[in-house]
Amino acid sequence: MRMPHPECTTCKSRGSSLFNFCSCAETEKINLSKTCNIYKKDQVVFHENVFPIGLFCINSGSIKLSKIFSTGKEQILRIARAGDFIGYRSLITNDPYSVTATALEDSTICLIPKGEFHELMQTNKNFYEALLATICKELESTETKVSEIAYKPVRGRIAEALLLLANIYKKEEYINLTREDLASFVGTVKETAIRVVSEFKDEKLISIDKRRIKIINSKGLLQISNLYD
Amino acid sequence: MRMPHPECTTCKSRGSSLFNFCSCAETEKINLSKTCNIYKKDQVVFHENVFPIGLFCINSGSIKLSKIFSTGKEQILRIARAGDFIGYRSLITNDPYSVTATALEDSTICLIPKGEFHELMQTNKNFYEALLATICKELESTETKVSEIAYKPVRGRIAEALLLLANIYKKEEYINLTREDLASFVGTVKETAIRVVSEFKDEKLISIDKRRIKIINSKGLLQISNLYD
DNA sequence: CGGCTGATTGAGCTATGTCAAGGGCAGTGG
DNA sequence: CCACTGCCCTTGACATAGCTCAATCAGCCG
Repeated sequence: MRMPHPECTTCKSRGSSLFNFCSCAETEKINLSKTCNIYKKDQVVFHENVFPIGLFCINSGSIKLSKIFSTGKEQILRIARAGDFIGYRSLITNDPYSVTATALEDSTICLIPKGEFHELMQTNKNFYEALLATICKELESTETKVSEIAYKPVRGRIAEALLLLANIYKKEEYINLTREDLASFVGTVKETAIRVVSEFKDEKLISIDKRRIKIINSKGLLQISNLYD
Repeated sequence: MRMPHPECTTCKSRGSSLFNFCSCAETEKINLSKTCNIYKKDQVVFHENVFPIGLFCINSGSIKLSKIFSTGKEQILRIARAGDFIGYRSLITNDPYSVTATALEDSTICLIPKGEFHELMQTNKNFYEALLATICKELESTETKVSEIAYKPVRGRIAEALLLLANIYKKEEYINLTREDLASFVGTVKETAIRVVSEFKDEKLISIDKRRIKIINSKGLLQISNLYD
């Protein structure tokens, strides 16, 4: 990929990222040490079981974090967007990645060297604390995901996922995910996801424009999502 | 409950807990500020949506952490035993508990006041780091749980759960969980869990003594568990 | 105009949930 | 020591959500 040149100091995503806790000097230092790449749609950013070399910070685009099974099936655990860090957990524990990160669309991602990240963790208490809080939140949402996959029927899970995705994709107005990815996100198969999405369209809860989904009646979706809580 | 008197300084569980990273002075300080209670089987240690008042440290016994649905169904996320901390996440994020903690058997649990915990986090770097690492591990295992519930059939999930539980219950030699709890742990219902457990018994993978399960052929179970990875 | 990728739809099939009816064992009280 | 009671565990019959497989369609690109 051709090397793009976003600058940390002027990065639009910085305000919503953990780097918001960094001083100007720190930001400048990170800016100098980082490298930056464009990942094309479907390109893998990092693979499960590989050791990390640094911290990925998403400048633009969107990335899915998923576990892939030998059968070819995939479980998407999280979708990360501009301003999000990915791959920091392995950096903290010195373990290989436990998930695979793949670009959902063309994305620009910066790579901050491992050492720089560790130094920041050691020297900037606010950064450290914000990092800890982020992980706690992630853990909570993952725990919620466990119980929902276990007990909510697909219809409820998709309703909820759409609301969550609408929030992630709020700038675009449309949820731009293939039915297959949507299915992997809620733990079902493509065909079932398609059927439920069609139902929602028939029930005027969502509209569809060129495969992309837009929520019309979020209250209705929320109600469906909460049916089994 | 009558007040028991375990001492942090001589606590057998200390070596395997995060307090292992504390100095003698710190341990002594914690010991003085803590209170301690016996929780009877099925007694709730803390409820979802309630704000924490301190850190629970399990001295003996076992505790299930679960989410409970309005339908009465329950998803067990984790089983904690002697030496484990519970409820620290809410303490870090200042949020109410996101899960309910219930004693699986009569258990002794100490409560370290919130302030003491925060002070430790601020002053003891090793403790802080170990805490972060613990959360990261928990997150990873929860993510694994998501994908398994989504794609592994019940048979595989129970095989895996038994191996994991055998490890948790290694001192006792027997896995002492009701079928209902086992079911909630893997995200299924009692009857299905019972049928699978019976199959495993017939296949000589496990033996059963007074409802308690003992693993005979862990390789076989592992194989079943890995069938769909 | 093909050819490709993703969306749809239909027709079974099956794993797993639900409901209902015992069965056994441990603890309790007489 | 025996009967009683209350958990659990177990089993069977049945219902169904959701998976699989297969065929077709629709938009898009070279």
